[in-house]
Amino acid sequence: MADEKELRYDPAAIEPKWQQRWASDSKLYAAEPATSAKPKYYVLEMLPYPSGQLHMGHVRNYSIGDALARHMWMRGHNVLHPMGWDAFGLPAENAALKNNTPPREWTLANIAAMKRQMQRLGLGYDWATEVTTCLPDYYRWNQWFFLRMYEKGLVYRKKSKVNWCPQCATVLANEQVVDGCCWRHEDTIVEQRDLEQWFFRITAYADELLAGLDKLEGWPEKVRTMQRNWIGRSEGTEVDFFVAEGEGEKTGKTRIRVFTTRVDTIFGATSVQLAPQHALVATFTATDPKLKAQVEEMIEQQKKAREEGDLGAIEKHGVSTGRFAVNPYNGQRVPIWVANYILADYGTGAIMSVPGHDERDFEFATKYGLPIVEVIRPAGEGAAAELPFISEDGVLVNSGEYDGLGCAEAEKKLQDVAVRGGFGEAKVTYRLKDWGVSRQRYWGTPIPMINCDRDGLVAVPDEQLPVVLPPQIEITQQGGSPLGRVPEFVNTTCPKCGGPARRETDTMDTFVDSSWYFYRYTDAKNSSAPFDPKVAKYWFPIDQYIGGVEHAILHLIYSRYWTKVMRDLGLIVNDEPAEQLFTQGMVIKDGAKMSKSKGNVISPDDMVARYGADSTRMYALFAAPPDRDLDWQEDGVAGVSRFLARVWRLVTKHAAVARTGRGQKVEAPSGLTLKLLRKLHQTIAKITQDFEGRWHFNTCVAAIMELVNDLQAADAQLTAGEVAAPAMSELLNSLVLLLAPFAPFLSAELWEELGGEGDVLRAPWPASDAALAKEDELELPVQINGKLVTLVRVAAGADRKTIEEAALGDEKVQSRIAGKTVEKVIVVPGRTCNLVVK
RNA sequence: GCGAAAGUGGCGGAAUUGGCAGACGCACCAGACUUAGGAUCUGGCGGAGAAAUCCAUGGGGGUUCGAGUCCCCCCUUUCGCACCA
Repeated sequence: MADEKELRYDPAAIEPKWQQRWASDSKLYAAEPATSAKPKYYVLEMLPYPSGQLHMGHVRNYSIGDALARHMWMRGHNVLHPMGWDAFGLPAENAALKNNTPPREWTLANIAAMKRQMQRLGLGYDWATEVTTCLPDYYRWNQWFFLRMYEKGLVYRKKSKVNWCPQCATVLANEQVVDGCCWRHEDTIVEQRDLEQWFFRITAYADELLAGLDKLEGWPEKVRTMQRNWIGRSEGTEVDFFVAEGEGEKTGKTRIRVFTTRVDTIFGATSVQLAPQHALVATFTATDPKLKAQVEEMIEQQKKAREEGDLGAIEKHGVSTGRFAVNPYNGQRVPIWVANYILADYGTGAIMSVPGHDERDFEFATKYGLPIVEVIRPAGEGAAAELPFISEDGVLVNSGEYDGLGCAEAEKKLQDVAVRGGFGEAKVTYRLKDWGVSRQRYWGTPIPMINCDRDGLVAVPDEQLPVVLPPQIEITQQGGSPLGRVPEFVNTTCPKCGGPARRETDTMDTFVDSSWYFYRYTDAKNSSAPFDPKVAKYWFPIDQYIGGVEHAILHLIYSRYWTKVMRDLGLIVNDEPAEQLFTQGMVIKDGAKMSKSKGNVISPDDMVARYGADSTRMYALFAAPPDRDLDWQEDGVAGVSRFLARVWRLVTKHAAVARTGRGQKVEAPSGLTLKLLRKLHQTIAKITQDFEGRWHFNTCVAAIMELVNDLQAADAQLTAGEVAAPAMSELLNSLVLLLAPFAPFLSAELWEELGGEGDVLRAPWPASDAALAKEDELELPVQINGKLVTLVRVAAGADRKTIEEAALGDEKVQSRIAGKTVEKVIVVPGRTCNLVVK
């Protein structure tokens, strides 16, 4: 029998064989029903866009998730490990333009190709729960959610300034604009356009999204910080200044509402600053051509700076309007300016300028010679601080009746006065804006709304869902929604009056699709609801979500929002989608991100063809800790491949002996047997512990290599039969089990070779025997004045006295301390012994 | 500018709590073997030195019997935020 076998590790023979077996076994990777008695474990990797080709980033992401899933299966959990396709989006339309292939066919062909790649990699997904977002059985539920949110007032339509990417020929959400450019086209400046758009009211959940971050302890702090910044909550006060119409008039008809977080400094306001786009500026410029020209130039410069991409570096610049505003607290007249550093779309687009206590205002006032007034002093000292003095821990001065109050107290009082006087209120502002979801594209979920001349906007009734995308349509990139040019789609009848009406022709942002796909996995075939709440309750929250950090804001904030909306719709009971989030590092090549233009792309297919899937996957885990960037080095893959070949030779060579010892207890091991079993149990303990949270899979692989090195070093003795069959069985079987999460094909092959029953995935994860793992003798370092001198052998549990005696008795130590005084001996049992010598 | 993470051999990286710096792998060097293979096996591999030893974890201080690890200052890289009032 052995003679007939290839004498070489040959992944090209082993891997396709197991791939076929796994493909024909629908139960192997399938989740059990929610009635399962096993503890549940939901491990999820972010679903890919079906570009047609897996890249190394995918391979890394899925290798991490698959290792975890396999480990949890072996630990006896009911594991849900699904996969799907984020299948709507612009590339399908671009491909259609280029090759004249319909987006649907192009997408489905890509999915088939990538699914083959995943199966070739041996990724253990439950394909029965596969989700493809571009198919009507999925996107109808996007429409269904849209309607439920519309009913709850969480969806609205509004004409507003929106981000427009000329390359995509569509609107983008704020989250999709990075440094003023499109997230897909990094060199394309996003334009502002006035358009009627649909919005999701994500701001309604701003506070909850923010508060929830504190509880997400299983998420990286980095992601939580990014989301906090994005939500950008700040508490403050809105106050009306009055535009002066005569001397000292406090009752002007026109008000300028400003937002400030420091109303306690309002007696130090020496000007009011308006954004150039502020509505009032237009009324001022209407009668002042010179001012009009100045403001227009300012806007022009802003636009230019934006195009050059250095908006932050632009110098502060302003023009006086010649008008005055009146401080409602003290009647003081202050000049009204227009300034380029005031943001039109934050707060009220107008501020009070307090140069004494704000860095930016100070810079501006210094440049234009505006007065700088001190109104806050450091608490307790009584001495004036150097201006600008930025602190909320101070006392008011030069603030009339409020002098002497602390900042916090003053803020409250001043707010009360504003409310009672009818010129202001406490206000919380956010940087987070509502989520603009309309896209002027074809390949997305049609928005289920109808426009009727008589009834206005009418929702598509549930029983008419899904509103299906017309299959064949001419794709162009010129203005307007492609669906608008398909009369049989557009023209419909009003559900209310039955008269002629027109469908909404925009489609939804694809981030809608990915906001809830992981719920669909739990009940992917449901045709009467997005999913069964009972089943979702069993599986949620996701135990471990794994993906790239690039979605820290986009996908991960939308998903959290959607979860809260679904909870309030009564579909789920969890507040957050995922308990644990892991963001893996990027795969790079020669220090740079892989990209076609740099020509440094490594194809997973090439790696699999040359070294096999096991080697490719294991290298992805071995080359760096999963959270760090990984520089792909092909020589390293070859190294892992050589290691797996060693494992293959070792196990096949001794398999016959191991089979005869299967299931027999190892009695009182000693000598080599004890040494090897000890190493084995240390390795089991290390890897088991890492799976419980540390996730240093690179060192897990290294630990298995060490174990194999030890076994191989003993090969001659093993061949001579020095280790009895029961111990050989334990050693080799455990080795294969430890390897199973990382190299599934080889493990399956060797498990069978060793006579294991069923699939290795159903075998229990080995337990570490702590007593066996413990060393009985240690080599302790002996230091003199902190420098290593020698090592002494002592029993594992040796006490301080024994260690001290052993150290002092050592020859090398003796010669070093001869003629000197040992002043102190520090013994850390099990660690070290340090002699302080003078 | 603000915030976070990181900086260890020729390279990727180890070193859970302060206790033998460089595990494991790559590359390289020497040797063995051979059905010459993308082999395999053995040994070596931070620097200086013949050696004993000494010097080494971005740089400089400090705490400690003892620091890659803790504290302070500085430098570099990456990421995030960047007029958010």
